[in-house]
Amino acid sequence: MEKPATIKDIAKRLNISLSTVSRALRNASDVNPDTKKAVLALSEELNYQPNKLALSLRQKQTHTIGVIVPNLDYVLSLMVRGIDEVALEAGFTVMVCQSNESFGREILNTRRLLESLVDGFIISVSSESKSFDHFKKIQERNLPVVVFDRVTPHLTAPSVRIDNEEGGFVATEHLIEQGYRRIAVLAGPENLGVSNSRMDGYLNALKKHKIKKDPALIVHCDFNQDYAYFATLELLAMKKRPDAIFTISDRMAIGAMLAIKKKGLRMPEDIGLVGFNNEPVTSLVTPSISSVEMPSFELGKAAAKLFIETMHNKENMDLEEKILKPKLIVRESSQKLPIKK
Amino acid sequence: MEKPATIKDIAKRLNISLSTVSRALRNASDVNPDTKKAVLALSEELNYQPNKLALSLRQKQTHTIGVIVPNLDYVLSLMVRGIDEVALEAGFTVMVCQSNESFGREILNTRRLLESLVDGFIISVSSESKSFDHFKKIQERNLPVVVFDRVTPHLTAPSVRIDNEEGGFVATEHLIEQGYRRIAVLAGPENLGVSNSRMDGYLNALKKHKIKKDPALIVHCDFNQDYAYFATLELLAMKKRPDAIFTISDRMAIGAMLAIKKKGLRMPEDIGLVGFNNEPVTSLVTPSISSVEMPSFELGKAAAKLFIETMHNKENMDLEEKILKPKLIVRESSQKLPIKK
DNA sequence: TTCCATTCCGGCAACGTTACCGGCAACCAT
DNA sequence: ATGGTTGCCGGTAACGTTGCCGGAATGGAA
Repeated sequence: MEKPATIKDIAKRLNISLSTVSRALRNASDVNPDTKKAVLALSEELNYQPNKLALSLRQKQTHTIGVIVPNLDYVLSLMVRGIDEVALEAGFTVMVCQSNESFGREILNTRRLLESLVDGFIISVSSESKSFDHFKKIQERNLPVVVFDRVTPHLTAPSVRIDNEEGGFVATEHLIEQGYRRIAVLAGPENLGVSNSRMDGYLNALKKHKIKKDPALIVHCDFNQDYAYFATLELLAMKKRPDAIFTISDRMAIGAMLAIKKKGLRMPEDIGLVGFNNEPVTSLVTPSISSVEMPSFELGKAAAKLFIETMHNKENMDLEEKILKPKLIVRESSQKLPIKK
Repeated sequence: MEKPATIKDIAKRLNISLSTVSRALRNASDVNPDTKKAVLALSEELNYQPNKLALSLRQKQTHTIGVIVPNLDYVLSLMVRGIDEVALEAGFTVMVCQSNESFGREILNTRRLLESLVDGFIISVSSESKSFDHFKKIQERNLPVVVFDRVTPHLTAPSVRIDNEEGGFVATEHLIEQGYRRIAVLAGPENLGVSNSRMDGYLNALKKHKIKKDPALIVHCDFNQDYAYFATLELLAMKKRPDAIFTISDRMAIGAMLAIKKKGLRMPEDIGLVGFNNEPVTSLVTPSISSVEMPSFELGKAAAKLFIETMHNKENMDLEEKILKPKLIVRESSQKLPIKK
């Protein structure tokens, strides 16, 4: 039981040729039922496993998908699980690389996965990436690429994401309906599409309700709790401070919450707060934080499905764009009015 | 730029043999400096990348490590990042599989990774696993295995973990020092080594401080917030209810916290609470929860390092057991006495 | 008997790479 | 001149697999 058995071993033991064994194991046809039975029996006995390397080399396919994600936080690890689920089902293996939100790391990951000869990529781009040439290299090799969650217009590829604009809209409109009027938004880096879309939703909601946009209330900062904390402190120090904050991630909402508490303000009475992602932590803190939920697991599954489709009809497929719907979960941090029955 | 260039292409263009090109690209020796220069120049121009598949097939090494983890929560995803870091540095690629705490899934993952011909495994076992034959199969193939975090005595392999007993001990002793006397422990499934070790530490602390162990205060339940919630409710309904709870994970501590709040009890005045893992959420909830921190990232790095060592001197290596130290982080949920200056 | 179709099988090449061996010069020392 | 050493190179096999082609044996039909 030292070395794994090969086709050659089976052929030798049965005194038949390699080709016959190969056919017996696969192509039922063109082989005598008896020999076939013998081969199958022996392969069972020797616990034969086809060597994937040889197979991949031969047919120039590794049945492996390269997945690049900026990190493995709650949302993304759920998405990865969704991808995994579907990919395994379809006979693919998944290689996950974290870019750690770093542009350089993302390039490195891409290169490594290309070297590993993956059959294609499923990507969520890092917040630091402003250039996308490294991804274009993938497409030059004619490998399928699907982007998910963090999509970017600079990369023409089929994509799966949620309707971020809608998410920003419902969050903001909810705040308006609760009576808030000076609503600030804590956005991410300016080049991050997701963040900008959510902000567009925010702007649309303001416009619909005839609230004038105030540039001072729009703050870009790093996708990160500490930055959000300090940004919020600054917002609260304004002469006419905002009476509500919409953050485009829960991590930032946490930072905002800490700053609000630090200032001694109460939620939802003095100030409203809505986050994005619906991470479990939002329901655990006091007050619990309203947040826009996205179907992460489903989104991952959809991405993998789209990848497999793309792979099968590479050429004649229009750039599909699959968009899932987010859903606002209202909690204490923004529920100012009594709940209507 | 369609098909990637191969050694053969270079050989043809330079009118030299495959062997020479191969040597030039690798074994500086035994090749004329001029030809070598020419080869390198051309390989640069053609953007030559050695085909890993062919290489792996040839030298029966994929330079890939299979990593199996029960999930990708905060702690484990940090560990995986540590593994990644070290592995990449050493020229290895990592394939991560989640068992989702399921025994069947773990077997499936093992099989798939074996089929992918990984060079070895780094494993944290699922909480459901009671049999370990599937891992033994790996060792029969003479592949190196390192277990980390969730180790088990039923699998003889080098391991990296924290000192769980010590973690349980310091957590419990801290509660005792704060004046708590009826200390309950919320443990995980009975077959889970990590949980049992932490419980041993709990028992040692009781013994040291001459507190009698009360079996009614030792509760096994699933590794999960909801189970912990209900288990805590039951504990609090006892005639002589506990005045402190030590949970062997933060997820369970959250469940316990919710139950305590539900009952209207105050922490730390009415009841003390200490968790394990020091997940970020522990510092965000109200009251913040004391927790035993473990050096997750370091632990991952150590696991990968140990793996690489094991791989290099397979035979004559004693079963190394690397143990890192945990550290108690005290927060509001257990800080009953005023802080001494 | 001859011819063709069918059934089954083996040989060869190829995927891209490297390890091993042998060979041919050129050089130096005897 | 002869023999040995050195520097450089090419050919071949091998890793495990499959696709293609050709061929032997068999059977049935003419």
